[in-house]
Amino acid sequence: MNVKISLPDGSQREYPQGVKGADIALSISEGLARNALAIEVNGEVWDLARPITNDASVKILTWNDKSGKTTFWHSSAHLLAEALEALYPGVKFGIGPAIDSGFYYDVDLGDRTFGEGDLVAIENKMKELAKKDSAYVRKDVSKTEALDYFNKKADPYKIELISGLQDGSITFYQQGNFVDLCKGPHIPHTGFIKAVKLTNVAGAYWRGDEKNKMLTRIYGITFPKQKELDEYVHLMEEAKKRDHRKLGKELELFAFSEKVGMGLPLWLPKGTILRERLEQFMRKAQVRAGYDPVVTPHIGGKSLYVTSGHYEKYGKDSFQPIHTPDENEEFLLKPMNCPHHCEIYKTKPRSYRDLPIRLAEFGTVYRYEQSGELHGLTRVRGFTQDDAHIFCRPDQVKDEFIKVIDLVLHVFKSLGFDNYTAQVSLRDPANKQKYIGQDHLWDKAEKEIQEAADERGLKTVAVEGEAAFYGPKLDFMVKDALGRSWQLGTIQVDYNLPQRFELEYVGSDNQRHTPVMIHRAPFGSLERFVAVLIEHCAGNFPLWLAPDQIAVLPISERFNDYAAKVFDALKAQDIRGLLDDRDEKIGRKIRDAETKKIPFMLIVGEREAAENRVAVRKHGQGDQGSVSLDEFVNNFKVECAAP
RNA sequence: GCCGAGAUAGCUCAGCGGUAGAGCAGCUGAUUCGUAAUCAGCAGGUCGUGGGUUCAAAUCCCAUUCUCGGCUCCA
Repeated sequence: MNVKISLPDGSQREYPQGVKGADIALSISEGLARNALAIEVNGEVWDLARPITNDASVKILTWNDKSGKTTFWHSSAHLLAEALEALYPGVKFGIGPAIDSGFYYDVDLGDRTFGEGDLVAIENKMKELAKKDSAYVRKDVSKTEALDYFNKKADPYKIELISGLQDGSITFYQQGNFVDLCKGPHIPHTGFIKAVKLTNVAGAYWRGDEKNKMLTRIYGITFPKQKELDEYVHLMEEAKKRDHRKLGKELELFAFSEKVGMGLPLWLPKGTILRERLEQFMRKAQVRAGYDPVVTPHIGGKSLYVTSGHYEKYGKDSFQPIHTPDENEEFLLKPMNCPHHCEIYKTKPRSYRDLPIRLAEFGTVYRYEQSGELHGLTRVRGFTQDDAHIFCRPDQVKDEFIKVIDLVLHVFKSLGFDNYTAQVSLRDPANKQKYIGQDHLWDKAEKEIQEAADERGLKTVAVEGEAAFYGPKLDFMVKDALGRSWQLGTIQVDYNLPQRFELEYVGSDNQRHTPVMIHRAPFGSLERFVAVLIEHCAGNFPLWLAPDQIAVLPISERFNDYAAKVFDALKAQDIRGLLDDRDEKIGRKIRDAETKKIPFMLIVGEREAAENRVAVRKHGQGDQGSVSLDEFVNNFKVECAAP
């Protein structure tokens, strides 16, 4: 009996029934067989040693395939576990999956404590074990057998995992002396793993539940070649140089102070310029899009948030109420702007003809984030949203939503963010009590969001359980320098708060109706946006945003007068920058300006002073030759136009 | 909030039981210079904070604050 095997190039070959992936790879080429890690059989990844009994279309997976890497790293997690068991007999194992880059294993070390210093010893053990070329052997086991094995090892985590599995679908994998519960697949043997780096140790709750015990999570990454590990390490070092916390300090954009409080950023003068440019950019875009700017206070009466539901949901985990000499009075630092905007809506009766009403505010809000969550500017306790609330009729929701998508995309495009994910954040259907409002309105809102995104041709991923408590969202996610994903822009459809605040408008039928609210923030928060922007451009901001756009560098003190004249002329044209009239050599001044990532350096000496010219040097690009001062200003203005 | 690591001059870091160190930045002076660091001198820290052990603590122990890596959370 033969089986028909289709290959990715469309060709078909016949092999004896029970043929293994390894055989197929070898029949194609020796090189492929040498690099083969696994095989995709009808879309499912299998071990190369697993017999294929039916016709199938297959693809041999190597390191160059994403699922090849995943398999490689999953097998590496087993190797890590083998090393841990060898070094620390009696450790208990949780789970050990592959992740985007690398893998981890959650382990219970019992009474042992364990720091990053211990990692080198484990790495070495892994390398030693890898050299044994131990095959990863798959074995079907019954549930009883499986439970029996881990009962003997007294591993409560594996026992818990097995208990949730169905008899008949349980497999073990063994390499060397280490046996693990695992559905596979794996690479053929440990010898493929040539380079190992354990990157960090962290605590992680068993099964991600903070009520459970915290296990020790060991993160690592492995490669088939040492060179690839070296490249990876180099890449990580480069990424660290882009970290907005590092650049924020170096470029004097923002700072934190223990006395002010954790998570409460201080914007330094240069950071403030950056931030105000962004605000101005957004204000302009919003005026064009029909928004009305409003301003509301930083605090609001407690009842405002009782009405909105925020108090019930977040009250005890928030900054606590502010009290006044009047004992019955309580104010909250505003964690959201929407309730204030609802009150603005209510200042007068609204007609269906007035809608949509779009109220926009750069509103600073305060949220008591858990201390361990704070992270540079991306996660803070006080931040400014480029917030707006659109109050509209039900028939206007989709149109308005699409307009907001366009605005968000305009922002991203203007700043060169092309690597974002659009995420439709839905309710967790298993946990509906976490949300307010009626089912049918949620369903409607979720449908409208998806339709609007589809209509704009946006590729989206839907994620359950990520909605706000009052409504579903469309979130725009962007990764930071170190690969961590952050939410920037967000658009939310909300049928609930208008009801709670008893908002209404008079329809064409002369009846009272409840409007729909769209919450939206294209930047999300200025703080987080600036953080991601810093990392995105590695501190080399576009000219229109750069805190210092030019540095005027006299060759020597003899030309300080001319340099000052040039500098004043530029300032008169609203060009930002500095005059470096220190008693330093020009090489030094250039170096310092380059380090500060100032886009243009204007070098002036005898030649320039004589002819009213400037020698232009561009950051990172070197000498651009000399032009007249007027010409420079004209060119600059063109290049510096804000989008 | 939880697990682990850390905090030394403005910045980056060395020192890890025996009277606080370097480079850069800063200040002063010399130099007046043509595209990524001119030279010399000076000054600068109750070693995060509070307790403890010790003849002696930056160094060891405890607590606390903040930072970092994750986990949980994220209106």
